[in-house]
Amino acid sequence: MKNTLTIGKLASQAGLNIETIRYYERVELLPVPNRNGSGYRLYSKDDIKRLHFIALAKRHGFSLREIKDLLELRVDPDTTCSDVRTKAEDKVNTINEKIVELEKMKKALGRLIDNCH
Amino acid sequence: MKNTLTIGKLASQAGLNIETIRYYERVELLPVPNRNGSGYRLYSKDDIKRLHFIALAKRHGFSLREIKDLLELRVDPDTTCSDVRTKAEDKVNTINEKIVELEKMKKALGRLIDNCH
DNA sequence: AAAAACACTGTACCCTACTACAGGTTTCGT
DNA sequence: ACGAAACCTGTAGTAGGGTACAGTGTTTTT
Repeated sequence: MKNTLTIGKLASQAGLNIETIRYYERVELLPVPNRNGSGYRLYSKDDIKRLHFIALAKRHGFSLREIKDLLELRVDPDTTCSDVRTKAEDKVNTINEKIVELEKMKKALGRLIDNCH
Repeated sequence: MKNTLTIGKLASQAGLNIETIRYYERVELLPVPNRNGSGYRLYSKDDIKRLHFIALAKRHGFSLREIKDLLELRVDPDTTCSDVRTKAEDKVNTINEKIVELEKMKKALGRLIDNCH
């Protein structure tokens, strides 16, 4: 839990622009970070993981809004356990649908390859 | 191959805005359509399929630019058969990576569900 | 102790992917 | 035959997701 990373370190470890991180904070994808005595943001390893997750979800066409929802499954103290379960299962279904669709695309591309005698 | 659909019909069959279809034409995602005597665009069933494919790929985070590349695999007369094969196999690999990543997300969500005793 | 590197806030700009007119023509329904 | 509905071109505006300064303060390096 020790917050040791400055924004520049976090940015380079996550492969992102510094401005992007501040932007994610503005749109509440990242929690407001602690600050040191002179106002510098301080981040932890957890934030790196969070940014990796965001990148992962983005690559699959989730919008930042949806990613926010996914992330809030983990932390929102107002949701009961069964709420979490329901929502998570819902997301798993979405993901399963995506997988089915990707298999379809694969098949379409496969046909393309085969038609090339 | 008979082109019988007006833009409005095509739009409603593909679940898109008319303007979007004209936009796709401008950015060359759709081939320039035939016109009837008074300048109306005329489309075929193939165009519906094409639009469905575009929607599919979009849902998986492909940009219009990438989708254009995918579609050009099918038609570009300058590419040899082995070019097509290479490119298509490349795309299949991309898709396989996506599937692996989605499985990871599923696992992450699964852990979430399990942790909720 | 001074330069270079890094951080801060705030505002403005950029690209992608649409979406919405305005002003005019063609076709369809009754 | 005539009004509504669908089409045309061209231009402008919007939302989402960043990215780039400008002007200023704080560490780090030499």
